[in-house]
Amino acid sequence: MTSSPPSDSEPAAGAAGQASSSFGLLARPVQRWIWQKQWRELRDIQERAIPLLLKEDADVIIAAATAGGKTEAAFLPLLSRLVTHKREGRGFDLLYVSPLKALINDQFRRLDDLCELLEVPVHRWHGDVSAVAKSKARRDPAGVLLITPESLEALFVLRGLEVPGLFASLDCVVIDELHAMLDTERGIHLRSILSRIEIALGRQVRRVGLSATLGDMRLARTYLRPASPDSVRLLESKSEGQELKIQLRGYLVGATGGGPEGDSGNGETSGDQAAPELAADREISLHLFERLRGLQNLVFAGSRQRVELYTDLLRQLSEDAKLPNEFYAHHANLARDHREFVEQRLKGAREPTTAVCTSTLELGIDIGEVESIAQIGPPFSVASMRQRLGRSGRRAGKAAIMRMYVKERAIEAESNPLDALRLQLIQSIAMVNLLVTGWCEPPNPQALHLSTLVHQILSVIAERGGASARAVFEILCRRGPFSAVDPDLFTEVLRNLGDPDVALIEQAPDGTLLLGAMGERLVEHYSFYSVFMTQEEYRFVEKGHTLGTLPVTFMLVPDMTIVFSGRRWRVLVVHDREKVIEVAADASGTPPKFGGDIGDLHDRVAAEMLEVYRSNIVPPYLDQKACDMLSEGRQAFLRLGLDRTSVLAIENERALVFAWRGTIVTESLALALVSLGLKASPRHIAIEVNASRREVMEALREIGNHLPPDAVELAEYMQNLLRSKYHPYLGRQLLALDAASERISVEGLPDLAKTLISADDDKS
DNA sequence: GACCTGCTGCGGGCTG
Repeated sequence: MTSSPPSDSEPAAGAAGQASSSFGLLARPVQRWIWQKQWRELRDIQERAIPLLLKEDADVIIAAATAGGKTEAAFLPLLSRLVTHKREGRGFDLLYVSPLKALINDQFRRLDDLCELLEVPVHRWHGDVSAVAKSKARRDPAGVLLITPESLEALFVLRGLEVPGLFASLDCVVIDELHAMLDTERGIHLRSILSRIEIALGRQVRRVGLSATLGDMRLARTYLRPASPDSVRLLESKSEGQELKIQLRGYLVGATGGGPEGDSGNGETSGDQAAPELAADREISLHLFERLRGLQNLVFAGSRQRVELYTDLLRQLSEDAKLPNEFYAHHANLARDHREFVEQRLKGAREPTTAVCTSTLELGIDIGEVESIAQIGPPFSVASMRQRLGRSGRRAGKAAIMRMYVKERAIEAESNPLDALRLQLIQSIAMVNLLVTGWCEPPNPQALHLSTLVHQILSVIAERGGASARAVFEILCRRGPFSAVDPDLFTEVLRNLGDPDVALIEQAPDGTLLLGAMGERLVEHYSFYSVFMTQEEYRFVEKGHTLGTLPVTFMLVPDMTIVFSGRRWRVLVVHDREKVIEVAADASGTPPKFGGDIGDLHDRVAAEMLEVYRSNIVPPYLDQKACDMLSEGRQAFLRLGLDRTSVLAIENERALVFAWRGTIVTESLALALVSLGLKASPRHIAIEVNASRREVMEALREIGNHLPPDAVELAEYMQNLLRSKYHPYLGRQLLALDAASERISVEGLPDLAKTLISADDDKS
């Protein structure tokens, strides 16, 4: 712990050097920097990464928790290499790609002083960086470039001819948050761009992926280097067997006399139907208020609307108790300055702060460590639950604390069986069971990603000012990430884009593909650089200050009252053309709806739910009400006969089919029933069918006795085939093919149908 | 009945 002043001649005398052979491998100025930082030792992951990155040339994945020292594990050896073996010529030496601008800013601050010491320039490049800084970096490319996938895309489209020169001396690409990119549209986009850089340079460039430790890492290897995943070296930080404290509390909606003291009479009015729900929300808020106050915490509320609702309830409780407010909303529609204010309060840890948030605070942004996590309703996935939990109890000897709050409806005579089954509670327990075993959802790499393919076709044509169909196929499909697209399918996509009504591309007399009139328009607008879909929004403004945004689908009229950014507002004016809403403070309000998609439940979670019903184990972390609900759910399971049958007759000549499978298989089975002429809609792990039990059994027998149905034909029955940004330019057949590849699973359907009817067949 | 992410060039007005 004692330290002598830094010295040019003896950098290795620092404490980190004493027990570490890896430290000795680093370049001397890098050692000096570590010494100046007074690090007492290198982290395990850094010890292991240094020799691997310095002495070998393999691609590497470095997996560790947020704030686990991954960035330094990559950059200390990579920069050491850079200062000792400087490549000849101009160009960026290291490329760091991050999906978040905030992360680029964080990394820039962390690398800045080290790189200054090494005399290596570092450049930030994203949408908030000035054009001056970018053109400076472009004129004299060298050192480290920190950039987003979209800004790289813009470089290809606007300066395609400069790309080979800009990256001529590139030694390595570092990809941050690799786990968040695996099978997403944005992940495929990035893979395509990295592959195009290598094609432009005519050589392979080493890749280093930084990832959270989540489940099976094999797919991460395939993502990082699709052509040779086995050659990718994996470094995982050893988990420390950290203690986990969980509590799960149950709340009944519509229970008579259940609330703390009924309506607390603070002037809020709400619809009659919402009143019982609000009583349960008040009870939950009161518990959060009592347990979380005075510390740093995160409350994951599940949706932006519920973030606003709970922040408002918690702020009221603070006001009623005459205490300063310490509960703040944090979600994607809130203005950046407000979000940064909340992040700073959490990180500073000087004033107690609880952020009521969505998955915005699940990502890599550094907010320090929090005391506890609260989760309202079941989380969307086990992977997400694990990431959230990782925000708490990071220091050695401290437990990670998670409080879960589950609401279920009071059961009445005509209750839907799905309410009686207590699905929310059972799902929460199933997810905790899986979390404890270390499992989490793997990515699904089956999708064709035709929307992103359309985007990249336009991008390659723009980059080269025209290209042959053969060259585009070679770049994107044979050598790029669209390897599941064969020449025939590729030709069909080109034919769709070249349709005169679509006009994205056209063909010159010599066969060269060029941008069509519509293609030109798309590529020229800056909105082209991202591949994911976004909705149009209004700006929410008070006295000239933007508080955030609201989707235009939310109907707004003057005098309406709204809860937003945790406070209450009245709408003054709506400017439809400018997409601006002016508001003033008000005493009442209700949270707005933001819209959104449905989440996908994995097969394994549904299977674990069935196990929870069949078991007698009562988890020790349930409170009394949750225990009662668990027992009610298990009783309903037996009363309905779900241990013996999978198809229930319910009122009005309808039936419920319990498939106990994840969203994709359940939806596929529902579509198979629809294709047989029935009206069927997925309901969580079940399917509701407008037909008698006998008709449903007959349909299942039909499915069970045949080969699997055609996935593309099933996709034709889907409600909405336009799910991605460039889907509107494709015809119905290609859309069905794309949907079939991503959201339909048919192979197991006959066996599943047989299983569902088998118990009943045994009896007859 | 869910969440999140990203973006360029240029012209107009103002300051030093």
